[in-house]
Amino acid sequence: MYALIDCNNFYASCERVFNPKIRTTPIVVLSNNDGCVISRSNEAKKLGIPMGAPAFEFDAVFKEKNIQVFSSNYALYGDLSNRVNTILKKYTNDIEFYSIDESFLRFTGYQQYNLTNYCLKIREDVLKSTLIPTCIGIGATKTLAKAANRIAKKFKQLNGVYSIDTEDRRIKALKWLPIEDVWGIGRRMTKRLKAKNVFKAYDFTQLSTDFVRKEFGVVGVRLKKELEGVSAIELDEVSSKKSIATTRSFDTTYKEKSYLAERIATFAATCAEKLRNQQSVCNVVTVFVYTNRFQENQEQYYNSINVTIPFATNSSIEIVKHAQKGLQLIFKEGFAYKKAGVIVSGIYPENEKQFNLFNEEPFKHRDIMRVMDQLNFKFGDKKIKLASQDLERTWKMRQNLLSPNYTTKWNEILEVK
DNA sequence: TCTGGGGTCCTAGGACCC
DNA sequence: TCTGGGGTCCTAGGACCC
Repeated sequence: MYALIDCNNFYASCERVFNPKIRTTPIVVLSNNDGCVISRSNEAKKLGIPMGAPAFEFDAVFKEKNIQVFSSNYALYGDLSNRVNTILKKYTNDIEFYSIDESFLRFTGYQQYNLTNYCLKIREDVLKSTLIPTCIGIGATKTLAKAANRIAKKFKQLNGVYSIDTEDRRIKALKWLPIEDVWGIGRRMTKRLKAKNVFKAYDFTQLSTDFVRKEFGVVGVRLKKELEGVSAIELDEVSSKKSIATTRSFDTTYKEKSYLAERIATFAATCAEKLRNQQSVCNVVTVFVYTNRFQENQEQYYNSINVTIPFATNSSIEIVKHAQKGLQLIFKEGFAYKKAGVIVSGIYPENEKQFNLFNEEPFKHRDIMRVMDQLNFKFGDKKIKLASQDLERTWKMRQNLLSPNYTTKWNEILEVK
């Protein structure tokens, strides 16, 4: 059996952990740049704040309804996520950390356990230890565990845990679950399915496999199997990423190449740092630039480019250099740029690094990168940068409503007190 | 004025091989 | 006039997820 544990309104719940005053009041958390609503407490949901709402359109509502607003604080959320995961590891070794607020657990050889009770215990442990509320769904496949999780979230009397552990419950759940809420069915497929009178998950399982294969490919067939209780999506316990991105919208638009060059350098350096963090190297750097897509009356430009590095590396110096080369090739004068980013791919474990026959020194920058990382760890954010990065400039993001880093900068908090 | 960021997997078609 | 058949690998773009 699989279980999916999902933290309720995760970012909003994190804000509440160290701030008792807002535990029962409506709150929302905004995306980077204080752009959109990305997490809402139940109270805020009830007041009609939609997911993804542009913050500036809802300013008046926030004020009128006394909704407290927070900038996103990923240092805090990441740390609390780790704490939750540490607790989960006590209960099974087979875990997939699926996202910052969700994990799949696999229970193999737990036949003698009552899994519902076991998961109630997990839930209570997480709540007591971290103050983060969760819901847990249990089923024979990951997709059924997802469906069970929805049921656990929806019906209060279940105490946050529901198990689809009989055929009756499976049928009942699928007849209840709207097709658009099935894990793996997005907007596009929903539209096509509704046109074929498929409205519930159950209806989907009644389609013939041949038809599903023809219409929705192997993805559809896999989904059908999963809903029928036959596992087709494995637990993915690998934690190493296959691509790493650092991308940002700017506070305003910029026309100068020099500004973009500095941003790209900084994004690339951050990607390199993330690579070193997971002991990986890469050999492809993708760079992209965007104008403001919401300014429909202005001429738009988007371009991206893949730059192949002739060897695998995680050196900030190399990755920045190649990212800059990419920018030179796609930058066009005369546009007002609003967003840019760097993505690294072609990722391999550092210790399986493929040497290049003609590259002079494969570990050229290893020592200096180690020293940089150590200094930045010791003295805090980005004390040591490359010269292509502006020392004065940080992310230059609107973040007006940021909470303190309660768990990672607690010494600062004590000083403030 | 203001509207996020970071991922995975699949597929079709091109380029190449014998 | 007519010019095969069977593969693999890579990539861009789409669809989906949180």
